[in-house]
Amino acid sequence: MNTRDFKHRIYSELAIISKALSNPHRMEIIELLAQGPGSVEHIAENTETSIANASQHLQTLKAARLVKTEKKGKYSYYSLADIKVYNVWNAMRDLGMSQNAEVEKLIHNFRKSRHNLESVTMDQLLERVQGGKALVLDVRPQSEYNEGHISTALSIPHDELLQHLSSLPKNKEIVAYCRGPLCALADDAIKVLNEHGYRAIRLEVGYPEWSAKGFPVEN
Amino acid sequence: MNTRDFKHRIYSELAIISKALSNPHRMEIIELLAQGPGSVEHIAENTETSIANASQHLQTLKAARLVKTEKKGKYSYYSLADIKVYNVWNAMRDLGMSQNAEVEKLIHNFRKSRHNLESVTMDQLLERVQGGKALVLDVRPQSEYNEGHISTALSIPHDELLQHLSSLPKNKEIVAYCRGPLCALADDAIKVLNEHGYRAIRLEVGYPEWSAKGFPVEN
DNA sequence: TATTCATTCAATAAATCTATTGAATGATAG
DNA sequence: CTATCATTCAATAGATTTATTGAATGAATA
Repeated sequence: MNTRDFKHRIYSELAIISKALSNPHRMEIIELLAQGPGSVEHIAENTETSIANASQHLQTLKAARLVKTEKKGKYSYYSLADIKVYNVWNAMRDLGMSQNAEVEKLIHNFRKSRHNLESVTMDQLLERVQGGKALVLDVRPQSEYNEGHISTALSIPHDELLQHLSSLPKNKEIVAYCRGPLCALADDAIKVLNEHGYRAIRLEVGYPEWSAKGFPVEN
Repeated sequence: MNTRDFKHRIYSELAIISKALSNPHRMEIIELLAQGPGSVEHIAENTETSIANASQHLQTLKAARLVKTEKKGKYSYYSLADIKVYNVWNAMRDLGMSQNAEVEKLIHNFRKSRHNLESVTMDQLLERVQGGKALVLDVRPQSEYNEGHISTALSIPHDELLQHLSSLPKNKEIVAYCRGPLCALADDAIKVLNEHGYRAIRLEVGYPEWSAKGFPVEN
């Protein structure tokens, strides 16, 4: 096999990945699944498509190995095949935001509509971390925390927050972060924290951006 | 405008980016342009397509704002619109390699076919950097170096290497790196260095991988 | 001005993608 | 066993994508 054939096959494989993502519904499904697994019905409801159409898109994603499925009883639960899938998604979002002011504005408005506009920038968080002023919470799944996290951050996965609530100090500001600016895990966490009397705010972006900027991380 | 409309527009914008990349030829063009600007003719030759076809694909990429074009005399020179485009490409390659052993093997063979298989892993380089044993060269364009680079690395852009050759020590091992495992800038650099009597080897991956792993970087 | 030549445009057929509809499957509950 | 219900399958029409062909454009050069 010559170089050209090698290349052709590599690029074809990569194009398959991209093609699987090249549809607005499927883009939305990826973001939805990045927040956790879901049934076909759940996905269809949250993306406002028909069940049959959602199923069809999910099968397209599955064929490209971007999502996996597990059957429990009557339900099929879909989830991301790998966090790398979300990394691709996030890189596209990052590109979209930089090349298109419209997208940045849309995301800003989208987050505003979730009533969670307040957030700290990476620079602000770095300052607070170095001054020991803020308690940093990583609310992503444990496995992703183990792959790398912001220095000094504690791992409290989103779905275990209530159990760990009592161990958190009320006199310190808490900054929660997750996978990126559109990821809802941190939004959910600060909502719960604020309802229980903590002072919590989210990092405006997520771990990938922090790491990419060269800010201090731990493994 | 309600939340659903916001979302729909964001995801449509992201799908446009993905769609523009969802073709093997265009994937190859992105990788080619990541090594530097090129005319339509140059791109058509290197991707083994017709001029008209290459032009058509380039216009698709341009419409999605992934590449930009500059006219000089009779020639149109295309280049990546932003390094973030290559970040997306790289994230896809990373995903493709992890989900598909075939792709990893293909890339391994592809690099072998360029006679540049020898390389150091990130862990090996970290050890050498911390021991002060290796001189690290960043051969990407200066602008990308300024965005962030491996700790202790010197910036010697690929096309300025010959001018800076005399300032490099011959008694120290040199490790060159660029944008990723498929990026040819470091391959070219170590070829030149070895031809001039230096001991040079490349990092098997590139800056994005180094940074993502949380290894020491500088800005 | 006329010629050359890199690039783009236009038209087309074959292939692929999408949403919709309604039927089929197959596991659970009664 | 039968009914229910989540999901998948199959068929289809309309839209989009692709490679190819040949013509058009327009800047440089003779």
